[in-house]
Amino acid sequence: MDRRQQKTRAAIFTAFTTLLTQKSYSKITVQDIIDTADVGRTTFYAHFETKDDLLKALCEALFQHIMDSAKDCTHTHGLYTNDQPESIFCHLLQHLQENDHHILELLTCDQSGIFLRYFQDSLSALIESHYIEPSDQFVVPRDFLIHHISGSFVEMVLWWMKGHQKYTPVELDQYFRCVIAPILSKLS
Amino acid sequence: MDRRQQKTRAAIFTAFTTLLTQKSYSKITVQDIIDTADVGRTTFYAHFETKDDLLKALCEALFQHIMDSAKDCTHTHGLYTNDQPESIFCHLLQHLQENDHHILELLTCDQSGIFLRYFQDSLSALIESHYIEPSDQFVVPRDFLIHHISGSFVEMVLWWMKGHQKYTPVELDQYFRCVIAPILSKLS
DNA sequence: TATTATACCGAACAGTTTGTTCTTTATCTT
DNA sequence: AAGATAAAGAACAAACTGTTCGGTATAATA
Repeated sequence: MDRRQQKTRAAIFTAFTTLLTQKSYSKITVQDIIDTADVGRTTFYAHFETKDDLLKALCEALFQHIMDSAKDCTHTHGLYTNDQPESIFCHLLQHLQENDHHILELLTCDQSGIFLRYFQDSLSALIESHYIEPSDQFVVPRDFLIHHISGSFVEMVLWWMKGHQKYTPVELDQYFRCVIAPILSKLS
Repeated sequence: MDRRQQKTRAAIFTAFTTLLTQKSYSKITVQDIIDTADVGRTTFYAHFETKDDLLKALCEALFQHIMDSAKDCTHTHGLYTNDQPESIFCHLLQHLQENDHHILELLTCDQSGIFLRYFQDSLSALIESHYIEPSDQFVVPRDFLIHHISGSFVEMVLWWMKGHQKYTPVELDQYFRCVIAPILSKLS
């Protein structure tokens, strides 16, 4: 890919994430992005059709990164093991806490909905790719179960953020185990 | 309150919800609302400062209505009883399914985040107001527990909607019991 | 009923933002 | 070195925003 394209693309992404930490998505204008990225108006529209398009591209890049990292984790040890303190959820939480790509800011911004959906869809796909056997006592549809796990995890992260990370990733992981484990026969 | 004020306020609310079923929140302009409601430009700004302000007012009106209905339900029977098939959650689901105020459309619109937060906050307050004793085996903080219940319920509703209400409120309620009950000592 | 207050309307406005078109300049590829 | 591609800059019409003003209809009050 052309070096020039990469540069401008990176400049726009950086400008956008920087702006997102300063003001809410809805208040950020294309003009702001152009000014911050120091990029020509024409150039921006050559890369992205709209502001929403940019947001989408950013989401895809970010969560692909996050989930790839999580997948690496599942190669070495299973999706969730009790003896091993570092579950995939704990790993995700720690990865998020590092906040190297300002994901946490994005998750709590006013337009967080878009990011949350991406986050959850990625997570659902990850959980889906591993077989989860529901506990015999609790008969719920498979899709319901997967969504419940990914959904409550995403919700938990959001709540964690809003409370300014009052708990550590390890603590949170433990709590999450408590509320999820009883449903699954493999854990508990 | 002045009859004229009520009329215009109602006209604006109606126009707004109508538009929300047609296009996404971010694409709706104040101009659209003015045209649809057939209201003077000045009049709109006399009632609401911005479009966001209108959205907020609508949320407050809607969820107050929903939660009042839920509270009535808890007066007669407890928050959650096993013998009584109609739990408060089931009641909420049925109420939502009626969709008399187009809440379901709002929950799945592109700006659903705002509505979801209102929904969850109201629900958290409702759950908070009733004492929930966590099961002895599972030691999780009270705030975590309350958030987990309200959060996963809201998530479930959203998922339910996106799947075009594949399950009935009674079925969903049953599934929700399955995944929530083990955590609570009072139920199960 | 007459008066006063209030809500609404319509037009016009300045300021922004958006997305496009054009020409010129810089940079990459071969 | 030559052709292709990307970016910059200026200028543009169209749309939206939020406000101001003067005039009109409707409510409350005396």
